[in-house]
Amino acid sequence: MEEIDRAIVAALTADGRLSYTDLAEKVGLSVSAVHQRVRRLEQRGVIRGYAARVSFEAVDLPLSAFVAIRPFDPSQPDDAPERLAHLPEIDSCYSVAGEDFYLLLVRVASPADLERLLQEIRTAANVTTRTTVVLSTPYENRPPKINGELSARARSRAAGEAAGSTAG
Amino acid sequence: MEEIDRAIVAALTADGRLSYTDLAEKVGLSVSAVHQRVRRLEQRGVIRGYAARVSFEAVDLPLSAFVAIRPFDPSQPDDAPERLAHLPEIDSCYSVAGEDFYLLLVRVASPADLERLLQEIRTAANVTTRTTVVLSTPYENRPPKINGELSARARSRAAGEAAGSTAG
DNA sequence: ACTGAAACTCTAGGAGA
DNA sequence: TCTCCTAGAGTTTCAGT
Repeated sequence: MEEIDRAIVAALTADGRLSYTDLAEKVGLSVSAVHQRVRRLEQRGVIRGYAARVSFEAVDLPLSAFVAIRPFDPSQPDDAPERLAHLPEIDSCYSVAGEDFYLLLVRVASPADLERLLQEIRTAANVTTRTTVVLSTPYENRPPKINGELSARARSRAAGEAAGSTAG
Repeated sequence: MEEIDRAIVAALTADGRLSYTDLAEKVGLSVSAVHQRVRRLEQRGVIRGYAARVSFEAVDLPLSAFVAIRPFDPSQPDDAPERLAHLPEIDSCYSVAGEDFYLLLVRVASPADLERLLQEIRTAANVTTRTTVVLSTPYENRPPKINGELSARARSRAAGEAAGSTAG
């Protein structure tokens, strides 16, 4: 992936609804060429999708928290992410190094809902929880700075993340 | 905000590039009506923008980490978020309850870059850091479940988050 | 606040270099 | 892989209810 693809991805992370026309102007190519490149970036899994960013306050989920989890019994098979995937309050699930096994980011409407959620998490995944409440969010999900020649290493990683049947 | 607006927001968090035509079909209104509602949701700050989701591996930022920070001198004015905002490696900044002051989510290309970033964070904000490396990400930034009557409380919260001059 | 219609812009894909 | 081109879809606005 070179300069123009990076510019396209950068522009789309900042504004996911940019038209191909605007994008083409930005990167100095024809509309069709940009369109083709975006399709390939999507197919290769570099672009994984598009989403509206919402105010969690506005959709009545004003309480966020980080929930670190650890199995009750560390010898049991560890499938917490799958066991928890059905809970829509869980925004993100990270497998982490350190004392905890996973770190979850959750969004709820109230402390009472957080309490209920924690109980569900503990029983569904057979884990203990340690919760850190978010008081405010100065910024979140900022667009990444996209730079650096994209190595063959990074390209194969990208391909690996996409469907296995994409042409090089 | 009532049912139709919630359906619109839910649809757009799942697919930020949905056309007004598709959206209209989904919620059972005319294209114009949906268009109008989306504009109002954007103006009120319920929808804060749109973004492409990228594979961080593919854009050569394969290493994510959580960095908990705490001031060296807790009596100093606490303006860490502003002091750190210029660092593009910082994806998100959360003010948290508990022993730490802030929790940062960062994305870098390599352990060496993480080391450099931590030094920058420490000197820029005069803080100590405690870092938890992310080993893998089973899921991230899932669309929230949007439900519940949106109360007057939630509406004023949404308005407060948007520009102050929006009509009710 | 929604519908319907008209003018315009964008998208999507084929042909050719 | 790019540019040019064209048909069809989608967007945007306005008048009307």
